[in-house]
Amino acid sequence: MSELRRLRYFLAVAEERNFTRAAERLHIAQPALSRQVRELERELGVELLLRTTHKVEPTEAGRMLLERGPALLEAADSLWHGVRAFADGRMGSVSLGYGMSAGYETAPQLLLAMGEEAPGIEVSARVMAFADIIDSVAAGTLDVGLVRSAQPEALPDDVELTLLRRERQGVVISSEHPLAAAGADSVDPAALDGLKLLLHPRTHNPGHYDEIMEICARAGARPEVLYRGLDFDASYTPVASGAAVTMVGYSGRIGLPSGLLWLPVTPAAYIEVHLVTRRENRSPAVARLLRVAEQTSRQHGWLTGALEEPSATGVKDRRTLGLEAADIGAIDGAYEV
Amino acid sequence: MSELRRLRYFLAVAEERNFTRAAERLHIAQPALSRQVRELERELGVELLLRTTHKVEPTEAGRMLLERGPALLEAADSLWHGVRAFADGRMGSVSLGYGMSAGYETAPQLLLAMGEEAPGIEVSARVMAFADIIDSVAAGTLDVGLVRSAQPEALPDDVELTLLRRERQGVVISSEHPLAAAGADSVDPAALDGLKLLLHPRTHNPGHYDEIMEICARAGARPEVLYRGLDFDASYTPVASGAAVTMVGYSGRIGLPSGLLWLPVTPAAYIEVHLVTRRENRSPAVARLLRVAEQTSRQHGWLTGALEEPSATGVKDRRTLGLEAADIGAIDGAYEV
DNA sequence: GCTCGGTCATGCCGGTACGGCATGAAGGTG
DNA sequence: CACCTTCATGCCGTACCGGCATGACCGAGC
Repeated sequence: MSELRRLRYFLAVAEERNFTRAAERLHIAQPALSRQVRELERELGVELLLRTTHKVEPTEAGRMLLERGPALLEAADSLWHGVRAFADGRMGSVSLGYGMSAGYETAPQLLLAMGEEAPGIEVSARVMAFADIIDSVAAGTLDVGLVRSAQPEALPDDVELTLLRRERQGVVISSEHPLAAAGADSVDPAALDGLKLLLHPRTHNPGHYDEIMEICARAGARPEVLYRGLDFDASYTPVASGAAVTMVGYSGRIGLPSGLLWLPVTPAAYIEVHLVTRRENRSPAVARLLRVAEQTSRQHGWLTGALEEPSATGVKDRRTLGLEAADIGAIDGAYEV
Repeated sequence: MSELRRLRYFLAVAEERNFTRAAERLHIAQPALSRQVRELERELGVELLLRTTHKVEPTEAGRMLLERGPALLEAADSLWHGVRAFADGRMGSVSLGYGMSAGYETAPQLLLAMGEEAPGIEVSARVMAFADIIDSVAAGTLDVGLVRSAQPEALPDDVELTLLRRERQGVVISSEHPLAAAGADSVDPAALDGLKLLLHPRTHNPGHYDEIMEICARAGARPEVLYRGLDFDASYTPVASGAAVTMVGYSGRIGLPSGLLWLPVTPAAYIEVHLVTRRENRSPAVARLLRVAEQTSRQHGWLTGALEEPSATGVKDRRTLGLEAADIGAIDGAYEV
């Protein structure tokens, strides 16, 4: 079985019923075309065209080729375009692992954006522990990770960080808690001194643990650390009872059990959220996801942090949040769910 | 869009997951294969294979190509084979024109054989007048003609004759006719002297007319010629009434109206039946039909004429004939329908 | 009837692509 | 650490392909 070029040549001649015009259409000289068609006939062992000096018409075999040939060329074209779709990241699949902390806003927003911008890419997302994310990305079994407080110096050489979001931190407290009294719309970390602070064990994500503690230390506060499991809702029980407080990023205000408030810490403190990828795994689909993530970050102002400041008026605005970007952009201050 | 060779190469590597083995399978050297696959990737702009020195595995784009590629190759193969089928005459179409005289046995037998031997060839057969057959073949609007008593010297240069059958002539008479009396199993043409002989007008097929008259003349008979139309059955009326006799070939015994007999003339006289083709129109399908015709002729002894002699025993065997070759082969002598 | 224009085929030449051989680089194995 | 396996690269000869010039053929028009 031969190649497709000669089939294309033959089809041009058979359609035009004229070698000279077909040659022009193909942008080659007529003699070359003449020989290629002749060569095709030789290798097939069939006469495809009956030529006189003034007429060209296909034989029966030629008519069959003329009928079925275009479909073959289209099939080839379609295959080629399909493959190219992978090349430029229109198609593909990416696995994404993220911590619970990103599960309420950052990851969903990213997935929504991928659905809009790159519907051909299948993103299989799942919640994973911080250490698992890093290890899986390093091992190549996970394409992209989404983590907070990643410490570049603590990572394998071949994984790469892309800053996605700088997220203002806040405390989560019961609305009955003294810190929430008098309609306060922020909390000074100094006020956490001596309070019970609910955190994941340091081993889970040492960098994050240290950053939280540093925020307190900067204000001179030494909270008593209480360890929580990886189960978000159940872990809030001590907070809901007023026995403890916890500290999460701005996006953590979403999905809080009712009766809990998120109040930003003042002076403002930020935690960074990164995408983690492996340097070698620069598949088009992964690259596409990084581009979409960058765009999403810009659209939502995730790096400026402007939207996370208390409003200039200082009005206390308590309401329930959906995930709509417009809502989120308009909100600041304290939130009750 | 590129050619198929590289796709085949890629598929071999992707299936073997090993360049060296794939190269062996393709009967080329490994470096050549390595470069071709790389070239394919370059022209598609996609990485198709992830290579390490000890492992080769397809990327996502590669997997797509691996899934859909074989179907494309098969489609190409199928197309190629289809075209080849025309080349060797397994496929095609042939138009066949024949005179009424061939319509009872010769043409049907040939069509049956074509159905058996070359089922892929569509034979569009129709009854035509002698002159039309010759003209159409010469003009190229008819592929093959089937005629009796063709005179080579009266034909255009570019038409060709192939002898298909030598057919013993006989007279058709009413079973009440004096010539059929006393259980005669043949007729001496001399006995036709003075009788009314039903023939097509000489202009219809001059050669045939002359041959029939020559048979009579050789025996010293000068029958009175009565002209018949081209409609077979209606033309037999004068014969059925006993007013006239006619002369047809051995195969003409089939399909006689009841009450009519076919008796061979003695001494035996033969008319030749030819296939008519145009020299230029040597399409594989036509060639195939000629081969099948030659084989059919041999199987039925159409050229030896042995089966058309009265049997050695001289037994008069009157019966109705079907078209089964076995029956026909076993029959001789006189026939009544 | 002859020339003329159009069309396809052939001869020749140059460039490119392809395949083979030799060799290098990388990574797993004993 | 040496060795083997495997893929990549360099170099070279050949074959294919396309371009140009030209020839052969045929129909049209004068």
